[in-house]
Amino acid sequence: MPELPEVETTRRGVEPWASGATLQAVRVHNRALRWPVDIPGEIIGATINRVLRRGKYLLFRFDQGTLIIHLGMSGSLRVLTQAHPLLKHDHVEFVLAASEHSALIRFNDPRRFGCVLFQPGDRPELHPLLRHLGVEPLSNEFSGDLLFELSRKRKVAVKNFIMDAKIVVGVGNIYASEALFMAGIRPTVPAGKVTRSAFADLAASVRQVLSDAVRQGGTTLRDFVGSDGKPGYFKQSLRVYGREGEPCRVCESALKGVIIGNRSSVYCPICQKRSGFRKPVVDRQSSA
DNA sequence: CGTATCTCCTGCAAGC
DNA sequence: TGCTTGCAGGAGATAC
Repeated sequence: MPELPEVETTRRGVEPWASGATLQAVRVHNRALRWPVDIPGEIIGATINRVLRRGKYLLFRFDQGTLIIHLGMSGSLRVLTQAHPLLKHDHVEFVLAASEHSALIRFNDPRRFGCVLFQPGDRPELHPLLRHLGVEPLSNEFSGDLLFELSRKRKVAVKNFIMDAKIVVGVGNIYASEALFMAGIRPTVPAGKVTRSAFADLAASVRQVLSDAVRQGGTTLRDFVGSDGKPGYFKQSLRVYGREGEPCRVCESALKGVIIGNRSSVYCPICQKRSGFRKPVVDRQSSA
């Protein structure tokens, strides 16, 4: 499930091939993604200046505008340098040409929750999908204090709160569950009840779990592959996600499953009791 | 504005 | 074996 680490892994894989290359051609095999694929003719033959990421969105910058790609929950971009049969859910192909190397980028998305859209001009952040996004969790703007200020009087569960892209981007079910475990916070606690010090630990845990996952190429549960077609290796590091009923890796009690905001969640009933001051479960200095 | 619920889609696993 | 059912989930849409 592409969350920030998987999207960043994809960006890093694609960027060396795409940056500075010209977009020779685009082949759309299925326009019916979450929204109809929108690729204007004006970028055919144009140069890709950079490949950036904003939250879970990949941004291909051209002089003419920005191609905005979201991987949904089952999407992937693969870089191919030699002939390879078209797979069932390969919906869009980007033919790239550069002086040193040429490549084909294929967008595959079985569940078709992803999108390929275009924002003209040089302000991609003004696109309706991007303009209300919150801070980047790996930036300096992200902090426990920010979470604390934005959450006062909020009744939503703290887990939903940190998965809200208007607050902070890139944190989905997997990493929200993991970060809450590391910080020792009960995911069901109303966000407005979480103390400043607990949020400080949560922000640090979010940062830690995301950067660890990026380092390991993301988490592959079923669908996700990096641009080289290889899975990510963070699954083996998961402490709670997908481990309902299994023993907690810290205290060995059975992990508990609960539905929060229509999403399955797993937490340790012993280690995660906290909304206020208490020692975090995982020492972030020595984890990783 | 905040909150909860519904929705899109396909593949896989579980149950019968 | 082969069916049906339920679940996975990012995030916009919708209702209140």
